[in-house]
Amino acid sequence: MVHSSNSRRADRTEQQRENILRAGRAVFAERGPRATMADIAAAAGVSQGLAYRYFASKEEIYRYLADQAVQAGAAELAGVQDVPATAGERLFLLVTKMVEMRAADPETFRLLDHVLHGAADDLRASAQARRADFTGLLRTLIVEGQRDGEVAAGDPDQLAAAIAAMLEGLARLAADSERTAFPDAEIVLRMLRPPATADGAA
Amino acid sequence: MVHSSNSRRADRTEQQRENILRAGRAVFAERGPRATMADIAAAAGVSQGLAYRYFASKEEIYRYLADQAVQAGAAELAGVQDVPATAGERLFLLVTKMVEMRAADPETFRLLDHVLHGAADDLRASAQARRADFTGLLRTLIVEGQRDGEVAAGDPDQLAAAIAAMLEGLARLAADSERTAFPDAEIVLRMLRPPATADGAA
Amino acid sequence: MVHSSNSRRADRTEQQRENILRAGRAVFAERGPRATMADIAAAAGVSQGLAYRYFASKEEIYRYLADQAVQAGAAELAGVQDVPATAGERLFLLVTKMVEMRAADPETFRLLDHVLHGAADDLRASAQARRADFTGLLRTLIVEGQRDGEVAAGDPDQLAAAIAAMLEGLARLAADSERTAFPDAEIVLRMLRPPATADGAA
Amino acid sequence: MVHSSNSRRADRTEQQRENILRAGRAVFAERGPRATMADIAAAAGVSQGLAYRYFASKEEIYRYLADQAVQAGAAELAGVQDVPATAGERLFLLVTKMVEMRAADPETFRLLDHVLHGAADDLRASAQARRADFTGLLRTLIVEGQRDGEVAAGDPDQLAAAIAAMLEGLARLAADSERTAFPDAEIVLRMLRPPATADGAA
DNA sequence: GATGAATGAGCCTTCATTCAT
DNA sequence: CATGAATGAAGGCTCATTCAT
Repeated sequence: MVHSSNSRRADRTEQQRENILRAGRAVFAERGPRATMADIAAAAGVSQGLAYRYFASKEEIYRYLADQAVQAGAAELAGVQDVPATAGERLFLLVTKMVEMRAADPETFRLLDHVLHGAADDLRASAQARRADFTGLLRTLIVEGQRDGEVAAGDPDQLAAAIAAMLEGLARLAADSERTAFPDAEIVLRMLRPPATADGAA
Repeated sequence: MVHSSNSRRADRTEQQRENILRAGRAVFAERGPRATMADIAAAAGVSQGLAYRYFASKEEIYRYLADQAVQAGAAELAGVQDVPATAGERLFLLVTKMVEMRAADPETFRLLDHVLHGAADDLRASAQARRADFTGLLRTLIVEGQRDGEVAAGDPDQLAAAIAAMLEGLARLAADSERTAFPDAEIVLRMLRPPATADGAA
Repeated sequence: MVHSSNSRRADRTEQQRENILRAGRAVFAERGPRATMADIAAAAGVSQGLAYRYFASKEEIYRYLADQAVQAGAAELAGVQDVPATAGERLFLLVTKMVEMRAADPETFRLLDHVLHGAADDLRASAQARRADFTGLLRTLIVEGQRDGEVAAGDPDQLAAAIAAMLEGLARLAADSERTAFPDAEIVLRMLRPPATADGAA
Repeated sequence: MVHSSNSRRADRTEQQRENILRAGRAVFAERGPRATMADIAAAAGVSQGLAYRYFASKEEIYRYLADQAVQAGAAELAGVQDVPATAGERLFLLVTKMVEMRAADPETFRLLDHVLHGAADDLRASAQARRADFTGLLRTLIVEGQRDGEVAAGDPDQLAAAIAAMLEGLARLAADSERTAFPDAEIVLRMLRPPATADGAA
C-alpha cells in the first residue's frame, strides 16, 4: 500500500535523523563545537555526505542540539512555578531538580556548557538569556523566601549567582568522570537554608 | 653605553614576549585552544609571524600559559598547609582563598577551565591531577574538621566534590560577565559550616 | 550489479592514486622535493585537498616515489647476477642495462638523483646504500674480469666510481633534454674494455 | 689621513662582501638554492640584515656565485684553444683539465650542478648555454681529431655528450664524499682514445 | 656599518560542504 | 536514500625582506 510504504520511508528517514542527532549530541558533548563532521558521521555509522541530506550544515545540527539542551533546562522552570507551595519550597524543589538533572543526564549539560561558552555568539546569547531567566527566577524565589524566613539571609543576587555557578560546576563534574562522588542536592541547599533557630521550632 | 643599549633591547624583547603572552592568555581564556594565531597576534598588536620569534608554535604558547594557570592554583595549597590553625580553620581559609582568586583573576581560571576539558591530553591529565590533589586535601581537612565538630556532617567525598564544582562554576561565572554579582566566600562556606548549636552559644 | 559498481569505483580511486603519483613523479623529478603540493595537484588536474585523500602528506608521496625509484634501479642487479656468463660479460651487460634504463626512463632517474642529494636524510641514506651496493658489485665484476683479461687494467675502485659517476651524469643528461644525443652504452664500455691485443686475437 | 681611512673602510667592506660570498658558496653548494638566508648569515657569522647591505637579495648572491661557477669552467676553454697542439692533444688536455678541476674544487662544481638543474630559469639557461658551448667545442675537437686518427671513431655528438655527462657525474661524486676513489682523467679519456693499432706503431 | 625585531607572502594541511553516481 | 570523491577556504608555520636603533 502506498501510504504504508510512504510511512515506512518516512519512519526510516526520521530514524536516520534521530540517529545523526544522537551521534552529534554525543560527539558535541565530548568535544564541543570543534568536533568534526567526520566524527559525527562515524559515530552515526553513516557517510559524511548523508548528514547533509538531513541537515543543512554542521552548525544547524549544533544549533538544534543546543536548543534542545537549553530547553531541557527551561522545562523545569515552568513546571516548578505551577506547584502549589511556598516560595521557599518551590526554590528548594527547583534546585533539587536541577542538581538531579545534571547527575542524570551529564551529556546534555555538558553540551549546554559548550554552548554557554562557545563561539557561536547568538546561540550563546540565547543560552545566556535562558540562564538569566533562571537566575532571575531563583532571585525572586529567594527574596520571597527570605521574607518568610524560609531562606537564609544574604544578598539575593549573590545567592542566585552561587546556585547558578554551582549548577555549572556540577554539570562539568558529572561530565568529567562517572567515578567521582556527586553531591546530593541537600548539600547545595545548605547555601540557602536558614540556620536552625535557637528554639528549634522547625 | 653598550650595556645599556643591550639592556634596553633585551627589555623590549622581554616586553614583547610578555605582550604576546598577555594577548594569548586573554584570547585562549575566551576562546580556548581553538583561538587562532591571528587572534593572538591581533590582540598583541603584532604580525602573525612575529609570534614565532618568541614561541615555536601556538601550542607552546598554550602550554606555557596552561602551566602558569595550573601552578597559580597550586600555589595556595602549600601556603595554607603551613598555617598554624585547626583543620576546620584551614579548610575555611583555603576555600575562601580559592573563591577570591577566582573573583580576582577570572582569566587565569577560565584558561584553566579550558585546559581541564580540552583536547591536549597530557596537559589535561596534569591539570586534573592537580585538581585531584586539591580535592584530596579538601577531603582530608573535611574529615578532620568533622571529627572536631568544626565542619558540618555529610559524606566527605560529596562535600569535597561540591566545593570543587563550585569553584569551577565560579571561574566560569567570573569569566562570563564582570557585571554579575559574585558570591562572597561566606556563602560557599555554608555548605561546610556546622549548623548553629541548639543552645545558641554563638 | 553491486560488485561491478564497487569495482568501478575502486578502479576510479586507484586511477586517481596513480594519477597523482604520476603527476608527483613528473613534478618531483623536475623540481625536486621543493616542488609544491599545488604543483602536483595542478599537474594531476585535481584540487590540492584531494591529494590528501590518497596520501597523508607531501612527504609520503615523495617517499613512495623515492622508494619506487630506488627499487627500479636495484631490480636489475639481481637479474644480472643470475645470468650464466663470465664476470666480464655480466659486467658489460649490467652497464649496458643501466645506461639504457637511464635513456628509457629519465624521469625516474632524475628523481633518484634528487633523492641521492636531497635533504631527507633517511631516504638519502638508503639510496646511497643501494648505490654503494651497486658500486660494490661493479667492483667485484671488474676485479674478476681483470683476472680473466676481459676487463681493462686500472684501479677497480676508480673504474667502478667512473661508471657510477657516468650513470649519474647520463641520468641528468637524459632528464635535461630530450634533444641531446644520448651516448650508446658501447661508448661507456670503452672505459672497461681491454685494448685490442697486438695479435688481433679478439 | 682621509684617504687611508676610506681605503681601510673600503677594505673592510670588501672583506665582508667576500666573507658573505664564501659563506654563501659553501651553503648553496651543500643545500642548493633552498638554503636560507639565515643559513648564510650564520655561516658568515653576521646578522641576517647585514647581508642586505651587500646584496639586494638572496637571489643576487646566488646569481653572483652561479656566474662565478659558470665562468670558472669557461676559463679553461679559452686557455686550451690557445695551446699550439693538434686537435686531439687539445681535446685530451681539455678533458684532463676538466676532470681535475672537479676533483680539486668540488664545491664550485656542486654549485654549478644546482644551477644547471635548479629553478631559476634564466640562470639555468645561461649555464646550459655555456655547457652547450663546451660540448660544441668538444665536438669540434672530436671531429678534427677523428679526421687525424687521434680520436676514436663514433658519433661525435654522442661522444661529446658522454664526456659532458661524465663531468657532471664526477662533480657530484666529488661533492658527495671525500672518501670515494676519484677516477683519473685517463680512465675518462678511454672513451676518446683510439684503440691501439694492430701494428703496434705506438 | 651592524643588529635583530618586525612584516607579509606563500606553503602544507584540515575540514565543511558539494556533487556525480 | 546513500556513498564517497572532490573542492576551496582557512589556519599554522617559514622565511625573504625591511626597518628602527
